[in-house]
Amino acid sequence: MTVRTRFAPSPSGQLHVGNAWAAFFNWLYARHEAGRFVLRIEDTDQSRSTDESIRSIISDFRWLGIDWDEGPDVGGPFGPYRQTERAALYREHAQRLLDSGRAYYCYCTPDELAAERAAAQASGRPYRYSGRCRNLSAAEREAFIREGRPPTIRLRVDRTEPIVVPDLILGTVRFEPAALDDAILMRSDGSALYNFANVIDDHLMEITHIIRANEHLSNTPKQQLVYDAFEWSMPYVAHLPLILGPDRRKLSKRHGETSLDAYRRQGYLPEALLNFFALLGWHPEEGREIYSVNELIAKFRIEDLGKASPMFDAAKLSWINGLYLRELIATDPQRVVDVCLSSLQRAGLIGPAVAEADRTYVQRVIEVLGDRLKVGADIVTAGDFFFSDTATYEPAAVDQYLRDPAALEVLARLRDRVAAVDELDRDSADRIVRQLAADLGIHGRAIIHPTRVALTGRTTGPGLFELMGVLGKARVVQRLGRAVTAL
RNA sequence: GGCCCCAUCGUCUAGCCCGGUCUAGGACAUGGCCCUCUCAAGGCCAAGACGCGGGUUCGAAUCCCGCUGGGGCUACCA
Repeated sequence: MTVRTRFAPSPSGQLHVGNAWAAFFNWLYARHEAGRFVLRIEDTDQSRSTDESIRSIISDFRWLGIDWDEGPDVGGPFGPYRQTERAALYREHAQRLLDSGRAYYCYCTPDELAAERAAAQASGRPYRYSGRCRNLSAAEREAFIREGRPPTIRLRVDRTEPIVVPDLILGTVRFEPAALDDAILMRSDGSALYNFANVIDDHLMEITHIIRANEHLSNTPKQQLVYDAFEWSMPYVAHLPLILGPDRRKLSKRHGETSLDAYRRQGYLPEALLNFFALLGWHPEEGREIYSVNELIAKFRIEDLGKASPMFDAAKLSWINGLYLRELIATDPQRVVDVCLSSLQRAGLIGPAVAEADRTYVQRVIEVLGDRLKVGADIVTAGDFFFSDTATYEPAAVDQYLRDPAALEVLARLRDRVAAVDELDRDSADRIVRQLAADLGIHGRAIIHPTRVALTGRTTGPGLFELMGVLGKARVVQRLGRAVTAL
């Protein structure tokens, strides 16, 4: 049997990291088993769905490197892969249940149902649909139709035995049918509800394994009833714990950035993100933290997934990304340039038109900044002075190194010596500074620290000689001069 | 409220299924030291956890029960 997994987002906004995480495990499993991974768009709630959202979700997955064998854009033998295009299928299946007596028309209005619910709540009882429309006489039905009430279609639930869900992560979970009522399958406008469309699609698309978030666990018995009504068998299910925010609540916008796109924009690398995802709720093997995607595919097992909810640890993600970034600087600097370039452009430090010389310069800056970069956007905070002459001086840095007239005198001399040289690179900067220190009989530090502040506005940063080499003669002379005259 | 899920360092986790090898291992973060022109990075070291209470057993982080705590769901949303 070919393993078929799927990810079925509702396109009502940007892809959330929690959803990307769940999608990743479905994808890993399909790849591990040499199966098929399906992307299905669940847009039956048209009021919340947008095409823009579909485009951004697809774009985010492409960026992550998660690909699908069947989906709305690539097609496949079980299409269409967008639920709005499958409406006829749902109606047809609802009709089958109507014909077999497993479902019935319900003429209750939303207001009437809300009243039932409120009454149940007021008396402290759990709400269940009363079943008023279960056995309507022909005359009663006629009356409702004459009133112009559009009906929903409900599942007739008569089950009395517990529903037992064998979950691949959680083990056996039992649900008492007493809590279940006659669920609505089709809205009064003729569209399908999630728990109905989802089941039909998973069955028709021959999905074998469903790995999804724990918030769907309580939907599972409801879906089981639909499978039963059709006499279909339910795929294997595995419920993932929920990713938590720092306050131990379900990760949401309240916790800051939760869209995958936000991480992309900040200059995180997809491979680092996937590595981080893998470590949330899973641990491929003891004593190792870094895994290539291929290793993850090779090692993935659903049974190894954890039950407890992990907290999204941004610090660890940052550490992992830093490792990947450092590695990339050595192996594929052009990719790092691409990542940093978009951050620089977003910050307005580089214009939209990028010349080859700009790329070369950015690459030199990256090499000098080196492991000070954790994410692409760090080039803006750690290296803005490479791209702007107006980067501001930190007051504390000025107080510490540029208040002393003697220090300014040293800077003036350094400026003159740099100005006298043909070209400034790392080695000549090194020679000039050391020679000046020797000539003045002072320690190198006494030159290095004030110079760094004069050049960058701060006390921390890359090695001074590398820094000077990248800035070049003209800028160094200009900035030293500015420090001497302005302070 | 009802139903369901979960529970090892601050965080991610290994160990749990198949009790002893656990004075509970690793990683991130934190603190210290080293390296060093600063900051990073790197190296070394330190501190830091089996939620509580009952069982079962010669022996429990590991098995059972209860409690507590946290979370999710409870729509003509997904």
